[in-house]
Amino acid sequence: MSKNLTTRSEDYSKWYNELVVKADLAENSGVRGCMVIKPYGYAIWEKMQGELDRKFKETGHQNAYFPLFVPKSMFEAEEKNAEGFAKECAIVTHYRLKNDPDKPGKLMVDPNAKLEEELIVRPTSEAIIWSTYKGWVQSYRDLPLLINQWANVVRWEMRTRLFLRTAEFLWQEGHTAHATREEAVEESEKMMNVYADFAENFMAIPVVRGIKTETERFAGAEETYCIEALMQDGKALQAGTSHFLGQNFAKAFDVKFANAEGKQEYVWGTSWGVSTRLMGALVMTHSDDKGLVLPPNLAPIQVVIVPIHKTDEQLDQITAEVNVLTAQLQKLGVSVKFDNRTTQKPGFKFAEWELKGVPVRIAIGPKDLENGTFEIARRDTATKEVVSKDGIANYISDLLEQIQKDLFNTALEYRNSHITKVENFEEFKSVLNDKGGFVSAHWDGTAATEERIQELTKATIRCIPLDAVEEAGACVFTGNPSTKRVLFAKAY
RNA sequence: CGGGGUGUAGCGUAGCUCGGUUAUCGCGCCUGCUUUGGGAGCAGGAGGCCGCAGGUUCGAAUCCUGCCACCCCGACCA
Repeated sequence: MSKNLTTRSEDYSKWYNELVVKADLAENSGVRGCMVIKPYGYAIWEKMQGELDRKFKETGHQNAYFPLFVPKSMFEAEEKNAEGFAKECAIVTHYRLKNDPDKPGKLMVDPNAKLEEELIVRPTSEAIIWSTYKGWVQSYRDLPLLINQWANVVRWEMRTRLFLRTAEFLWQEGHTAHATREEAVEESEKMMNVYADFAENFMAIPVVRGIKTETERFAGAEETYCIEALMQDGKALQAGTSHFLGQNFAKAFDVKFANAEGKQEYVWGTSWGVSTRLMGALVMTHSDDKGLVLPPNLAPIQVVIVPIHKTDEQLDQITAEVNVLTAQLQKLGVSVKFDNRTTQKPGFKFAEWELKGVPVRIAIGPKDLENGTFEIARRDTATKEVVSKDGIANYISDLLEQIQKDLFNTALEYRNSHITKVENFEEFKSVLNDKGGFVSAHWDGTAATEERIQELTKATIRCIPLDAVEEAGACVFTGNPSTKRVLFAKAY
């Protein structure tokens, strides 16, 4: 199984294997690149869901659910979108099995149970949602329609990679409809910012906000906003996207409304999503050779307490102390696990919780009982200190906040030191190969140049940063004039 | 879909070229004793249709044929 987890970078694959498998987040089930997310990994996903959902509600969105199957005729209605996904669709053609007359005990597809029209297993839900919206929108009074769906989607990738590109993945997809272009643009920018805020403040993953070039744009969108993160191995990862769809889907599915003047107009749309890929980003941003490192906001267990004892009496005494501390911590909203298993030794437990990335570990043994102290260890810095039990709950609560900030700042420092400005193509190539990370360079704005650079270097334009400075420059490849720098990188 | 590779216990593997007792080793698992402030030690034990289906042979993990699965490289991609 672990063979499935290897990546192109050897060093990286080493810790990725260690981490993901042993950290108990997921395993590849071997079913066409699908993965089983284990309970501990799913608990992290639930934390992410909870925070995102809160943000969506805060910005006026509601959850709904739409069907998994999309009739082919519906799927192909928006041509560009259909074309973009056509090569990676799972298709349902039959609805029944029967006993195979030639192979006893085996089943075969019943040829008599062929569907009149094939069903596409959604790779994304624009089609089925917009066909539904047609019935929901008549008047400007019905707008805006602000809906999110938590769902699974299937994309039949030729090659899969755990968390980053599994055939089936979990995500949320927001689909909104608006009366005006301005409002829809504003919505797509707003959701990109929601994602950026979530990535940075909740997951402690610094991101660059930007827009995609035409080549990288979502099929069927007029503009794709994105957040791009940088992994520890120097490769970029698209962490979330938000699309301004213009009136493309409204026209394809005939979604019109009567405006205040009684005139019929097509609505303006957006869609936006983040997926379990973010868990891959989490692993690749913070983890080290000892395993996962979780930002406190995301950790299902924020504090683990390991008792060290020889006798049952000692354990009883320790448990009494731990119960007091646990109550104090829980009052402060800290999630605590008391690992009082007697089947494992302390050293084993230390290593195991480090692998799982628990931000803070507390140890208490006979020495501490005597001195009225606890030993506190940070996962991120691997530092330990002995702290008096007086006021320790507040100390730990503050420490968790500090760890959250420190993780972000460490990642930010790495990211910032890996955005390199280059002025010519030789420099471009050497930075890309030797140092990695983002390469900030002028580009002449043509798809042809973008493509040629990709052929030569494997690097793509990750985004045109929103905060790009207007400056006159020359394209790093063609020398043609350019007005701003864009970010290139090798990407997952 | 094209090129390359691999399938042996829960995991990682040796054996395969050159067929021959009871299929190797490590981790993990179970039992007992001793241990417990950084992944314990010793002793004993359980666990295998050697990917599947045919074939060659007195005899197949090993040779041949077909199939399947997975991995790596490419194209594709959040």
